Amino acid sequence: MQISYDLTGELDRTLRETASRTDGFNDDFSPEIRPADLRFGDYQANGVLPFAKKYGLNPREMAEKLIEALGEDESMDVDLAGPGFLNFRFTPAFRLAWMQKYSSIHDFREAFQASRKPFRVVVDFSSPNTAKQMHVGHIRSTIIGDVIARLFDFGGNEVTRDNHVGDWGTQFGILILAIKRSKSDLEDLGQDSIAKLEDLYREGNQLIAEDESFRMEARSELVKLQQGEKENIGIWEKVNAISLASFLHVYERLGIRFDDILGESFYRDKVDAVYEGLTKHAICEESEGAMVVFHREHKRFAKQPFIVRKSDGASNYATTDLATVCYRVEKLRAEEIVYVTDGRQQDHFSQLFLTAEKWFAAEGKFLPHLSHVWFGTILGEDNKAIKTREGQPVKLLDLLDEAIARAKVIVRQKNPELDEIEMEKRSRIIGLGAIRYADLSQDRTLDYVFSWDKLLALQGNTAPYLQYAVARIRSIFRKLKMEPGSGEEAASAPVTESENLLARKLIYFPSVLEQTQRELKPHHLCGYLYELATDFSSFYNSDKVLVDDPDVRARRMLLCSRTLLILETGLELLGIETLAQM
RNA sequence: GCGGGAGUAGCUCAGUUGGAUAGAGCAAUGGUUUUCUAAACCAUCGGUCGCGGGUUCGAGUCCCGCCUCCCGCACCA
Repeated sequence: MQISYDLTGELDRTLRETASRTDGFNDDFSPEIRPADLRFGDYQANGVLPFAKKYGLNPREMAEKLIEALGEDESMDVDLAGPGFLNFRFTPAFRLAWMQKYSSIHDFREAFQASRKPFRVVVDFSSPNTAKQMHVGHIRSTIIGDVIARLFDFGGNEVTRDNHVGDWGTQFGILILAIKRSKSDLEDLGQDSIAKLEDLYREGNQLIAEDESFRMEARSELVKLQQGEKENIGIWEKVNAISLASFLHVYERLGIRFDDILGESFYRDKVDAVYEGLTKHAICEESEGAMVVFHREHKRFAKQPFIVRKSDGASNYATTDLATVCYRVEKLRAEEIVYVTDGRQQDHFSQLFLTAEKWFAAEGKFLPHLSHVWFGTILGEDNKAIKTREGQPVKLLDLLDEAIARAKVIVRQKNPELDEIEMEKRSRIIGLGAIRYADLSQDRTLDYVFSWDKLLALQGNTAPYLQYAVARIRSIFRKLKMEPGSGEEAASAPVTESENLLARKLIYFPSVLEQTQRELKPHHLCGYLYELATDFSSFYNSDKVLVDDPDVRARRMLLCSRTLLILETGLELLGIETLAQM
């Protein structure tokens, strides 16, 4: 068989081609290539069984015909097993050839991009509200969104990372009320100004909870702001400046960047076009004083309204989200928009997408592919979502600092002689890696209970385990006084069991990456990297690289440098840094 | 009530869309270091895949009916 980047795809093509010239098969036949259990081989084809069933044929006979038509192939062994499975096992020579062909991150990138057409995509993520500090609840959107943007980028797409900050919502009415009543000076809030703002916001919430007249007052402050009243605009601007500085501090720590930080306020002069458009095409209607969209054809949204203008005349996030779609189409020429938010907003996005579809269709405009990449809630120890208003939420910055501090205890324990700068660097990379990985290694649609132990566990399927594998490989090359990638020219095919297991695992990387990209679920990549690191650790333990025999040494060096390459490529996609020494 | 999600080993979770004898980590027990970093490796123990039906060569995965938990459902985002 031909050496191809993604061998799942290559086997699929090969079998389809073979079937097309084999009696009894037709276009209905789908090979259904899957990675196989180690006992059976590298890949298996399950497709003969359902095909034979459909046409009333004997599956084993059909499978035999297919094997015969495939003919002898030096690159793999093909077996018929069970009721009609085809098992494929690549030869060590073929594994060697694959490793030789794909030897750099450029090779992977190019091969990955060759199979797909690039597009312009906006990733909308993180999106904290101003006047509040970022807390644990923001970590998932921020990290998952960052990784999704990295995946798109790796795929050669034109990515815009947009932080759709909540700087125009109802919270401002409440906050302005509290600021005015307390006569706070926004120029002089002291050291932790963002925390002061948060306190004021909390006070405001208490006020409106206690007294209906305060609620009215807050609402009118918001309307004044939205109408451009000078004093309120001034307050609003200062609040946003303070908030943004505090966000940027967190992003810097996390190593996250944005192309745009266009808050909801950016669209405030664009919401009238939304009202006009929806009204003109009779997509919206008046209900209980508000302007809403019902989707008659939909079971639930026929009765559950999508409110695009509140009864007090103010816009809300439905309005700005619609205006945002327009902007991203017109100015960014987006072909795809991905929203990374909490799963509790599923209804909102379903309604948003339905409304946008109708509106754009009515206008005859191109609508990008819209998708909602949602994730579960982070829960407290009581199994309830961590609240923002009651109780003290864990500040994101504190969380990161504590992760680093905890990592430092272990780094110091392992390397007591290290100087402070190096100690700090390693602790940061290990601590932040652990935080990121804890979130990414679990299926994003699941809720999880927040706990320090979970986030900072350094054993099992964790970032430090992967970083440790990287450090060990680097250590081997350091001892050899050679760079990874060199000294492998004379490498021969894998021989020992653990060499072959490692090589076998390396070859799976492309199909895992493909699945991760297709489902936008980073945990697939995490699981794979963990398995790879595990196979490497077994190999490391049983097969020494620094041996006298030059043949053995060369072939093991090749395995080391490819493992390193894939681990680092994978971790880079996850936004996790690595170390030469741990 | 409608909709979304979850229920798999004592605990935390995978399970590539219907494949072969359901896998990891943690915890527990035992072993491995004059050998490239033991933050490691190897082994043992551990299962009525929530319950009951059904579909078929084959079901943790699909269809039906239940049970439990979390979340959303009119002007917060």
